[in-house]
Amino acid sequence: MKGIYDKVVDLATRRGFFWPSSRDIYAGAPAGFYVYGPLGLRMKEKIVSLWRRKIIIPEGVHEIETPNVLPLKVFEASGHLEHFFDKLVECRRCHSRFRVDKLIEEELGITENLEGLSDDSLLKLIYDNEIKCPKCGALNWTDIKKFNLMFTISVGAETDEPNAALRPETTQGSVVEFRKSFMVMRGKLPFALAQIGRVFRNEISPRRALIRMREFQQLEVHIFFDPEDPDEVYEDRLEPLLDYKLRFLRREDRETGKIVEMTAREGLETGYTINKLITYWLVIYQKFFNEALGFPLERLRYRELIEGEKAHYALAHWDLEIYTDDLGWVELVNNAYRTDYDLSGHMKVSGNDLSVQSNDGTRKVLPHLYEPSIGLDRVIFHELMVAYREDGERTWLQLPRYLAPVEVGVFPLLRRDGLPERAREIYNELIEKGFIAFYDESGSIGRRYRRMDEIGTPVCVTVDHQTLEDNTVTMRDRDTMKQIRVPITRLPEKISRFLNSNVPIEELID
RNA sequence: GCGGCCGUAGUCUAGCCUGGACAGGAUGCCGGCCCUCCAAGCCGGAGACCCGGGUUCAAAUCCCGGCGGCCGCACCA
Repeated sequence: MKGIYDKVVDLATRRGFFWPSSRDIYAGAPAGFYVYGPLGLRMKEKIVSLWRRKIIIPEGVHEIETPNVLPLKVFEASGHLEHFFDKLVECRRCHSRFRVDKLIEEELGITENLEGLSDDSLLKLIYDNEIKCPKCGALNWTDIKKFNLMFTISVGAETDEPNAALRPETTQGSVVEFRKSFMVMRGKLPFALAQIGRVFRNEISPRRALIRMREFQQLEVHIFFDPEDPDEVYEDRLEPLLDYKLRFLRREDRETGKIVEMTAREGLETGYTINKLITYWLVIYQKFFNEALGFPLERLRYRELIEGEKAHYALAHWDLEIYTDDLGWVELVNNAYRTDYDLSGHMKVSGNDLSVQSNDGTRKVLPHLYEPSIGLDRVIFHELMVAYREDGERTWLQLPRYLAPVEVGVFPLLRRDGLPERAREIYNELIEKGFIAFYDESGSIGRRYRRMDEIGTPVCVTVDHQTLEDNTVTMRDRDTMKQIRVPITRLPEKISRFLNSNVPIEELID
């Protein structure tokens, strides 16, 4: 018996949501790169536009777009270079891996900087001091291997040495452009930027379809705020949400896996969620994933990261995770309080002052950064996982109606008696009204319904003989297979109401 | 990147051990027939041995290497 995961991957490939890049033609294409087919791309666009409509615009966030390629200097400042080029050795006996500098520092108790040393001197240090594998006690190390998790490139004709890299996160673009954006938009703190962008990580082992890729897409918001006054603006916005229950896996519940429900108020009062700004964003992201993207609350949690798991820049860090039986808990959103780590790094490396004026004009402020970062591809994959249904008879995707890549199927019941012509007219009308419609007259009517079910099309309109007599058509619901009959003139209005709500189809009857 | 298992049409699979003729089937897909509402039936069609090298008169089959997939470890900034 195959799991849902395999079925979703099959369905996605078969019906054109996504598939691995280049494989059909060039064997041996590297893993971790995916093509979005027409259906997947449309879903992606719908999710992006939902995020814009529900988060970016109402929250007054300024969306910008920065290049994928940035100079290495940027990543020196951000700390990525240091953390991306870890030097590791592996124990030949038990295959455990260790960072060379950590190993030496811990075993010899020295704290001096080992960064300047060559690989040979580091190895010599290990063998001279007979540093054994902390796990199995063997003294049999591999050569030092470098982990280069960024894609570095050489920009310009005369350069051989890498001088730039594909960005591993969109954040640095926003940080580097923060001050400029703040100025041109006549900003006040807190000041929020957003980016939709592709990012690149040379993962050691890309796996699980869209879950771990080497090129993927992030939807990030970067909120720069005055650490001495983070709450002013958020006081009012948070007020009506204070009783909203956030779901946390706290660090102390890690062992038991117990999820604690904590109202926004409790989070604030106990200091767990730090300040109003962060609390507010935790609330609206949980709400967005639950209410807009349609993930059930019981499948969602904020997992508090502990030391060692947290990114090098983060003071506090929660992953918004989703649960499926096949994949367990998977991170969808990385919510990090990065303090002024990034801005001060860029100040140091570039020598430029990146601080701005406080709102009352009395202080210079180096803002802190809070960043919720959505892994878009994982969201799409989980929409499919959570929506997948089968009952032995039928396979269908119970997607939120407004996220379905095809919104309405239009069919003639039979391919004669003028039914196809009438159906095409209706199809054209719906297209003109802005619906994503799909016309199909091949095979039997049942087969066409099933095909639409399989890609999650919420409603199908069928033209039959009665249509020719009284200008009514049937509307058929994907989830219940129930049908109602409506006048063609009312069709756009009915479909629109159906797509943008959860009402049962029967309620559309006048 | 390490270890284990694995790689035949979109998907599932027969053949591989024991080398031999156009690689067989199911489903899906495309065209047609039939058809008054949920993958019916009939006719026709396109579609595959992961890649490279080796052994051999002959390789889907045996050997080596690479790539990819799953699981575990590590990694996930």
